[in-house]
Amino acid sequence: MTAKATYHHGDLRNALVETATELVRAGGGESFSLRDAAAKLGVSANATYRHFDSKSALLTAVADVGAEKLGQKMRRKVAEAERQNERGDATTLAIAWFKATGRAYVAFAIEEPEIFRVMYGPHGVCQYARARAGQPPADPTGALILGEAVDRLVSAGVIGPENRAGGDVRAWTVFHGFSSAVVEGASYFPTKAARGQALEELLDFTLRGLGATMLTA
Amino acid sequence: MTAKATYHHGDLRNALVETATELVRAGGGESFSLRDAAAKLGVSANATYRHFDSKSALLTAVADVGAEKLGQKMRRKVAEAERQNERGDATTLAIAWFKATGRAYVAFAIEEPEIFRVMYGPHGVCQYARARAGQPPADPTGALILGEAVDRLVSAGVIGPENRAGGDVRAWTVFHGFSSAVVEGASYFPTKAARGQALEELLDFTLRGLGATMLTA
DNA sequence: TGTACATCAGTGAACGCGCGTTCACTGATGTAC
DNA sequence: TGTACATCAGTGAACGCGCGTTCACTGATGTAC
Repeated sequence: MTAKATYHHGDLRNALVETATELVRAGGGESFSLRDAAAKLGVSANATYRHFDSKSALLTAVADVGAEKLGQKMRRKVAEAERQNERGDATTLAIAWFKATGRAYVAFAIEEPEIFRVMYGPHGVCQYARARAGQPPADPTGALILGEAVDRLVSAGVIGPENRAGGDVRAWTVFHGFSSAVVEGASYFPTKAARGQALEELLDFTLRGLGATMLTA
Repeated sequence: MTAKATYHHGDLRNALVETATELVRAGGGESFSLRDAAAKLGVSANATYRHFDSKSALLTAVADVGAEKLGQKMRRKVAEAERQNERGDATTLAIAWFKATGRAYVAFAIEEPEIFRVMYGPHGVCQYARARAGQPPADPTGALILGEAVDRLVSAGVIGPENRAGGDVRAWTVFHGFSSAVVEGASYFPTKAARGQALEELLDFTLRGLGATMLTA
């Protein structure tokens, strides 16, 4: 249907990743099956092996795409925050930047809980996280942008340079903890507004923890 | 073998929970099977249904025991901290209390990663977290003791009373985030010492976030 | 431009497994008289 | 104390399913001459 329709099916590889993503989104990574994905595309189950070594490899691809989307979302939200604070001083802008990364991370987890789970999934279902164990936490792009956000806090004078080291990892820990709690159902908020307020308070808490004396943005 | 050996097997219910815990510990909740547990006890697979409605119910029991152990560990570590700071002033003691809860939580996750996963596990494997969604985060006892720890920070003057509300939940978010990252392999530390230091810095970060000006303990 | 050939994305059926769960049952235990 | 009966924790075999993966294959596409 789309542009590149060569061969028998066309772009089966990408179609598989897309369909797998949908299936995971709908039913979770636990119950996802290769056969379902193939059937949904009207293709024999076997055809998947032309593009992926195993079910696990396909799920890894799903996780990879998820990580990329998370990174994109963070970058988009940061750009948005920058636009909204065009006239602000460096302090305001740095804080807005930082908070935008946190809001984006949590928003992604809430919008895509099952994908989020696969991204940091238990072994056996997805070794994605493990394969990347030697790398900085979260997705590479996300980690980079968080590091940049903390850099900005320093250069704007919101936090002292002595608090820079490890600051991004600590902030990530907070964002990830909140996201996990919401996704796992371990944290409960009666309304979306309550959850949103908890997040805002958590962002202030995080800034304070990083050594900031100003919190407004 | 133990005291209460009545009926055919004796205490099959508890034996099942124990064995299931071992199997989960060894292989994870994903690959755990009823049949394995039964076989390991030399009992027919069917016999489990005399004590549990389903595999899921057994896993829930495993998660419950895990939550209890986590609570115990936190209480034990806090008592230990109290003993070690007998001569300290209220401030020192309150901070020691608080940090002990965090260290205990993380230590449990590191010692029992698979049990920890089942406790906050994905749907389908264990609905434990979901069943308790209406309750405070983490296990009830753990949540209570964390609340108490924050209360002490307030009454010792380490943090202002205006920072009490939600403080325990935010602290839990940090502890849980760190634990999850380690368990999931999303956070990587080359040595145990490095991880320990990261945790200590994270505890100071958390106290600062809660509004504390003193951090030593 | 047409033909012969190599490539490779797909098919369809089957393998083989382990699983949770159900069935009809058995035999040990506890209890009433 | 002994016997008849109810209870219920266990057995063993089977059901039925869905799964990942493998096999030998087919037929469409791309390429060399």
